[in-house]
Amino acid sequence: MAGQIKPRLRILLGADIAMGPGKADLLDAVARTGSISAAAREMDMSYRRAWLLVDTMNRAFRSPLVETAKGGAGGGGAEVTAFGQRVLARYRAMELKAAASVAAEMREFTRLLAERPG
Amino acid sequence: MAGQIKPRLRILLGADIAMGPGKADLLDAVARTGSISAAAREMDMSYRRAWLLVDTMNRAFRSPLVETAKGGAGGGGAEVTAFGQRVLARYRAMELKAAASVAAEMREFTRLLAERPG
DNA sequence: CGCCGTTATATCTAGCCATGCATAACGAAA
DNA sequence: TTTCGTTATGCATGGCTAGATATAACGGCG
Repeated sequence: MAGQIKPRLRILLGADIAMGPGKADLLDAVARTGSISAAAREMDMSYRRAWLLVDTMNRAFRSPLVETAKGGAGGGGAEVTAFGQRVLARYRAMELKAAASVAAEMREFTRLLAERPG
Repeated sequence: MAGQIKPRLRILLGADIAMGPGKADLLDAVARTGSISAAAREMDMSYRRAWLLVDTMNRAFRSPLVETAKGGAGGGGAEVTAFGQRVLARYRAMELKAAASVAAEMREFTRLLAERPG
């Protein structure tokens, strides 16, 4: 199956990777769930890791992508800022554009891979 | 300095990454030096690591990208096969094409990053 | 025939990173 | 005021990976 072979394209920004596929997915999950911990559970990663990723993003950009609140109803939560939404949207657009631009070559390339990964 | 911030684009093929920026560079070094160990030295990595990477590539593709010889003059050596050269050339082309397609957005993006990485 | 540098591979060790655990602060709601 | 789930952060253990080390085979060449 060539289905399992997933040619992936990663756009990495900044020295310690301000944005990448993983962080983009996390941002999505935070936006959807409204909290870092829920996003972490959903993505099956430790809260610590999720928080660290969010922190890296917040510090890497000019302005925070995620704003958090302690206490209150539900114990608090997190939301993706308008700026964060713009960043995410732009990143997704870049991903699509880049992927589309090399789609043909990508298919060609997978043809050169061995049948069985093992 | 925005110079240090290097937005990089990685094209990853296959489950355990049949080809990526690092492997492409290694392939280049092997072609240039004529041996895995010399390439490893040049890239400042352990011979083991270099050999492992080459082995992964060779097994991931339909046909080996690198052919090796034991013993003989100079103790042996390694050379990038014609197939390997084609794969490398295609990969580089893809890199360039993808990078060019999002160059404008990439610049735009770096403008959103914080001045200081720390 | 010994020398040499390389390929190829096994094994051991050290260091690092992630995970998990613990804890404190927080604030709305019951 | 107690409860609750979350943010935020420190700490320690463990697992995994990278590197170092060792060794054998190889074969042209002096």
